[in-house]
Amino acid sequence: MIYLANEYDKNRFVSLKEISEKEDISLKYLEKIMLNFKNSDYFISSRGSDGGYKLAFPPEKYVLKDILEKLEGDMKVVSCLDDEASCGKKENCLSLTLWKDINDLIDDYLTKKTLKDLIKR
Amino acid sequence: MIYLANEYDKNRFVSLKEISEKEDISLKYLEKIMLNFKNSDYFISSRGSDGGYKLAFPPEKYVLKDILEKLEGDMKVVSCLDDEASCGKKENCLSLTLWKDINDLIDDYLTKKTLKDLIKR
DNA sequence: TTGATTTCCTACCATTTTGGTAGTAAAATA
DNA sequence: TATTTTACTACCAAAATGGTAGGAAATCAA
Repeated sequence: MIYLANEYDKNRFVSLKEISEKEDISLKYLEKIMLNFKNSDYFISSRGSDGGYKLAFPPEKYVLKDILEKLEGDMKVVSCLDDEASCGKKENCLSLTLWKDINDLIDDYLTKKTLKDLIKR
Repeated sequence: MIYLANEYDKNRFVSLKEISEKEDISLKYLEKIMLNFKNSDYFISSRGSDGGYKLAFPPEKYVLKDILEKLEGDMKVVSCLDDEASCGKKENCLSLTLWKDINDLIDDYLTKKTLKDLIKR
């Protein structure tokens, strides 16, 4: 996504093959990663020659927390911070506030940053 | 360790069996965890009946970052933040600052907190 | 001195996660 | 019609995770 963000102003389709070669990541792996964004509106894609992907919005619209959530699902530093998950000892767990604090620190940071903050200046 | 910290004022040996029963954690697992602190001076132990462990210092002396490092080794949110580790693309990796920032947030937090902050008030 | 208790230590192991690969279908274009 | 490229499904090896099993050594109480 950083690669696509860097190319955003050129308004062109960038193929995974190109990213694969430039960034030395296997094409198959890139394809698999892109599948995680299936239900998002993050990209405009085009098949066939000279096809590829481009960002649907300017880089500053992509909040890092959202991107990571699409990639990994809802992320918590420990699973018991999730409302559904529970270990039965939650109520009197003295370490839970520790994990909650750390989780919040990361969340706040990722909510403030966008793709724009990561691209070349 | 929180359990031992809560018992610190009583100045008694607490057996892993007791912690195992009270906290519903297998005895064998607790033993294994304690092995990680083999080379630390965190605990005073006593074998035989009425033996067990006690904290060697008051709870406020145990910085959480140190504890976790003894448990898990040097911790980084991504391995390439370690000086030894490298992926060859480190020099122009645009996401590295992101991971470094998050790593620092966590580190700072864990350096400020001690066992004392986790025990019952 | 004997038996119970408890730490100390070494192996081992099942499951899940991680980080992928392989193969093919479908769409678009030259 | 051949090529390119995304879209999708299945599979898999290695490592990490979260343990269990078994016993030796030390200590204490009766």
